[in-house]
Amino acid sequence: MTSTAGTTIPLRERTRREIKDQAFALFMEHGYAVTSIADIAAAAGCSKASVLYHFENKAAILSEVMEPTATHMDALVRRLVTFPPEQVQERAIDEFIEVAVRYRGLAVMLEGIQIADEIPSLAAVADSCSLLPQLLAGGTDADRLSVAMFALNGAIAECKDQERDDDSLRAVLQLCLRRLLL
Amino acid sequence: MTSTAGTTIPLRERTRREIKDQAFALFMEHGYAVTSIADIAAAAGCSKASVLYHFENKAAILSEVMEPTATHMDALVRRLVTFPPEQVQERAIDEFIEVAVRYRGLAVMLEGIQIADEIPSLAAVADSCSLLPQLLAGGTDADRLSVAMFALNGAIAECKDQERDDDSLRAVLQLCLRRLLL
DNA sequence: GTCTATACGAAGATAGAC
DNA sequence: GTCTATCTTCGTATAGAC
Repeated sequence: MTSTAGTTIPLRERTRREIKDQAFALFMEHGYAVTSIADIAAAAGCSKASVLYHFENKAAILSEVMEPTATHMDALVRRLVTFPPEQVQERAIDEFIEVAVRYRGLAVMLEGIQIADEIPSLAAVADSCSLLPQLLAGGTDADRLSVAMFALNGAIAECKDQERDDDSLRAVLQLCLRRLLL
Repeated sequence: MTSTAGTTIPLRERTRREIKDQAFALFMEHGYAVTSIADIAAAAGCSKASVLYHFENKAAILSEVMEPTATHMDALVRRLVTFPPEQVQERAIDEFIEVAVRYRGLAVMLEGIQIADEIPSLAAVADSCSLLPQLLAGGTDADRLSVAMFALNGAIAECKDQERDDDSLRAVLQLCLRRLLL
């Protein structure tokens, strides 16, 4: 509610926050590409113009919505590369699965967009994610890398299945990734 | 060239054929969803109106372009279900890989579209393809089915990689599918 | 059959009133 | 800050001249 006294912070940014939250929900459910600014405005209960008053453009909404998950994914990759080589693969698999389950919505959210082209501010995250196959591969030869790519793509596709619950998703990923990679 | 005598067949349908061929090439390279009628017209050297004179709409082009591959895929599935249960899985893997390699372009061609919704004429093919996971699974329990879905999705993602040549694609698919499913 | 011109709608984004 | 109205671009599709 509108605070009756004290600091002037709370009231102002309410619609901005609402826009961001609704955009996040829509992106997660249907994907960024197919969600229009009109959709976001309707969900947030305001006009398109309002949305674009608070955010420079549609990509800016995605950038902001992605920020926490982006830094988390980035941190994961940075941490993994510090492990001794013989531990990297096992840890990469386990930690990747946790991140994948936690941010499973990103799979549908980001489908059909070229991050590097369309959302320049997320290029750095895309970069660190591109290290994942190497970390999962457990070796540098082309075959292991190919299998790792296959595993990664299979996992991402699995995350798009919105029927499956978290535990069940985790179980399949554990089973398939270990069978493929170890 | 314009035949100087005899039957009147050859000349007439030339542009129609050109439109179909160019559409096919563009769909395979960039995908149906992102290819516009204007793109097709430019590639075929005619106007948008000409394209829509020969084809009722964009979806009709896809239907026609897909027809041979669709019937082939359909035949594959129908054939597989006639095998004795203990042979189905092995044969399904091998034959699926051949079809996947041959029609690998379809993976990028069809990405981002809901066949059932957008191209009703292809619903039947989508149906028979939906039997593939069961055939690949080698069993009816939920776990095997999940792994088969994972394998299928990994394979489709692999087909989208346009760098890889056919033999290399076949090799990865053999390796990964067997490791996952057998 | 093929073209130019145009209608129509969706989407991102801007202008200006309040 | 929020709105309505408008612009622009792009895509599908149609109308009508040739």
